[in-house]
Amino acid sequence: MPEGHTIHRIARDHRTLLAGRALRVSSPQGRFTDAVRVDGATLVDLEAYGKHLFHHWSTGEIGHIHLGLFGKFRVHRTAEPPEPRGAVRMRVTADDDGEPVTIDLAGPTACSVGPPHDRDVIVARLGPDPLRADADPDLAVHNMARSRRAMGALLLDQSVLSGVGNVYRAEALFVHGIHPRRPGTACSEHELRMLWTTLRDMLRAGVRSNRIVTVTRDELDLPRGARIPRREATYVYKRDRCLRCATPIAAIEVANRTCYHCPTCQPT
DNA sequence: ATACCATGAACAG
DNA sequence: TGTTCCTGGTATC
Repeated sequence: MPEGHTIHRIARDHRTLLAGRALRVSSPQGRFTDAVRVDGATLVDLEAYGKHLFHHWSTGEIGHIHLGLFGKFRVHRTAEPPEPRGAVRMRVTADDDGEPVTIDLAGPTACSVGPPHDRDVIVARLGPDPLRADADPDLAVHNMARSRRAMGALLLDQSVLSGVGNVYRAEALFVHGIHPRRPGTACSEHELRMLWTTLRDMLRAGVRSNRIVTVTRDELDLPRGARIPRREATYVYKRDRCLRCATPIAAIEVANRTCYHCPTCQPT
């Protein structure tokens, strides 16, 4: 289940497998009728922006995929790809003499192909993505600093900054002792700049490990080299008690989503 | 077997 | 602000 780190990791992994190769593109489920428009084309490159994934095709058109809450890719590296499992919206298969690869996409919120302008329209409504080299931190900082909306809402708003989801918002606000309902205007620019850095580092770690782990290993009482269980991997998200002060974690609604925080470490 | 919930976001009004 | 669309894991009967 995807926040921005998942999309950037997918772009990277799929680039290794598919970039520069001619692909067969189909829609076993039938709902992605535009598959025919890029069927047989070469996938020039993949691009991640926030939680959006773009396929740059040799036809000049650009594919757009958004996984939403449920979307998933499945990679098959066998010569004979298996029968599509469930409702496969898009299937791409390498159509050359290289390593066999088939990738299935199921359950996405968005899956389309269009002219570059369509991609530009989507990107234009996204705030800076901490995982991108071209991101402007100042823009994100000012987007937050001038808004009276709650920080918990601002971090989920993809036009403020892009790629952050419900887990990273809770974790980053905890690290900086910011209550999810604190208005953006009540944060200092320095605080917001540090928050950006924390989010960038958390997202980078997420790309590296392909999962969300925000705690550092030495904050846990675990044997060296042991895998961190999901419930132990966060400071406040879905925790019963704060990892740092053992106060019971509070769950409140912010921007229509459950936001976890520590009432002691994040008083205001 | 069924209900509910979730790391998302568009749309209606 | 509420409704709708995706899917799958876990909880509850």
